[in-house]
Order: sequence, then structure tokens, then C-alpha cells
Amino acid sequence: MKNFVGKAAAVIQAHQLRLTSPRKMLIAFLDENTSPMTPYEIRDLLKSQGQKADVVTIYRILDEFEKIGLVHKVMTLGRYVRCDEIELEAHCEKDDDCHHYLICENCHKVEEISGENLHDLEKVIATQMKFRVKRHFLEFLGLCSKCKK
Amino acid sequence: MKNFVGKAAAVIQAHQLRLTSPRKMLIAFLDENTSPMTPYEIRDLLKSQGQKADVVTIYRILDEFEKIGLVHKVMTLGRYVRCDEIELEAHCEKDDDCHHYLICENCHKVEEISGENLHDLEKVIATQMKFRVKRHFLEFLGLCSKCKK
DNA sequence: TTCACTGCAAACCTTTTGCAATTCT
DNA sequence: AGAATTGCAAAAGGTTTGCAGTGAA
Repeated sequence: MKNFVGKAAAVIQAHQLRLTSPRKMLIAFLDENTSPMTPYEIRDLLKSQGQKADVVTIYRILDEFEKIGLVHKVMTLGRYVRCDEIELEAHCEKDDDCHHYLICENCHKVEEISGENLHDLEKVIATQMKFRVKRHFLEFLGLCSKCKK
Repeated sequence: MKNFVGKAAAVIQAHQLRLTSPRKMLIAFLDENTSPMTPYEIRDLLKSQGQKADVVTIYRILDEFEKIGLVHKVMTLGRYVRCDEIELEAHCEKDDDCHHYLICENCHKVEEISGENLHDLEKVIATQMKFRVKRHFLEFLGLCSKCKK
């Protein structure tokens, strides 16, 4: 089970979801396309390949896929990318080394990275990954002292 | 110059923008309201206080204010918060210790934090700030090796 | 067979645009 | 005066909802 297609099917079944034809189509699509895209972009690209898919269905499927960790939504672009670090188990609450991305503002290329020290990370990014960091977004989501009670 | 109102006026003039009445209204509003809000929420709150403001104008002003560092847009909420760490100079390219937020998923309370080590940060958040981190978003924006040429 | 899922239409919400009127500097 | 900014209306996008019909388990 090395490819995205196989993993995705396994994850879907592990979550007791149905492997329907639009889902299969989207999985095959994500297997071939690694750049972040909006539901409309996906719909149009599929259409240009002679495949028909409803945008609403794509919305719903991407939502599902995000919940089970098959795709990730890039907040700053409003686009979805397939997630390569798929785990069959449920997602841990804190994905420390996951969902860190380098996003090119120009061509929207997305690279997944890991590591938790921002200073070290920025050095690595600049030198090894040859990516020029202009700004970053770091937002922690959870429950504040009041709401967690 | 200790308050937000004074700082904001200074920043606006430093950027050669005009201190118009809707801008003043918004500054006064942000001075009183520290929770993140959408343009519509701001419009409605102002209206309930007997103040009239056009949503489109609020959109445009918040856009301007974000550019000059008076407010920050919380990506995960689509809402704006006023930025308390205002600098009169232009923003540096890498705001290392800036724009790190704790966002309550329940009440949308936003707390600004600083520090660059995620592990240490999460410990501090858990113990000192009494915030339960459920997940975080870290996205670097810039130019990839191809596009920076 | 049954329930999850899809497809279509329509509603809804958010954000942007154009332009004439206004108002800072 | 001159340029920036606003207000209104309207368009343009993006996302969600409802529901009848379809299809996977």
C-alpha cells in the first residue's frame, strides 16, 4: 500500500464511509494533482479531461476528506491539497509536526515540512529548501480558560 | 501616546492616509472592542450604538488598516482583530515574534502571544495561559525557488 | 432493503467593483 | 483646487441547504 489511491481507499473504509464513484474520481484526481485547488478549479480540470463532477459534491467530499485527514485546507489560499502523511488511526489532538506548509504566493506551490522550532525552521527553509519566507501565519486553536470548563 | 487611538492616528498619518470620519469611527470602535469581528458584525454593533457605517467602507478601511499593521486578519475565523504591537515604521519582512494567536474555537477570544519555539510555546500556553491547544495552523508564505528568480 | 450519498436548483453570505458625490489636506 | 475617500447599487464569488433520486453495503 504505497500509493495515495490505496491509502485513501483504506482510510475511507476505516471510517465506514462509502467508496462511491465521485469519491473514487476525486481520489484519482488528487493522486495526479498535488497543487492546491479550489472545488471549482477541480471541477473545471476534471471537465477538461472529459470527467463530470458536481461542485457541491466536490465541496462535500473535500470536507469529509479533510475530517479524515486525506486533504488539508490551506487557510491562506482557500484551496485544498492532498495530505501525504496519512494515518489510519484517528488524528491525534495535537499534530505537532504536521500541517506545516511553505506556500508560494506566486505560483501557489505548496511544500509540506516538519520541525517545531521556528528559528531553525526558517534557516532550513532559506538554505535547504530555497524558499524565501516573506511572512508566516501561526494560529493556535483550542479552548480558552473560560470555555474549557 | 499610550492608547490605540493615538497610535492609530499617528500610523495613519505616517502612511500619508487621511484621517476621515469613518476611519476615526473605526479606530474608536477598535479601541473599545478587542474581540475579532467581521465587517458586518462591526457594522451591526455600530448601528446598535446609533452609529452609521457602510459595510463596503468598513471592508476597505480594514484592508488599509491591515496593510499598515493596525489590524490583523485571523485566517481561521475570517475576522479582524486590532493589533496591539503597532510599529510606526514599515513592517519588517519577517515578523518573527508577531502575529501568533491563541484563538478560542468556542467564544472566539483571541490572545496575542510571542515566542518562536513551538514546543516551549505549547507548554507555556497549557500552563500559564490556561489555554487548551487543540490544533494549530502554521503556514509560511513567500516565494519558492522557481518564483524568487 | 436501507441508509448514505449524489445531483440539481436555489438560497445565502461574503467580498469586490464602478461611479458619482463628498471631504480631507 | 485636487486627490483621496466614501456611499450606494449592483455584480461577482464562494459556500451552504433542501430534497428527491440513486447506489453502495
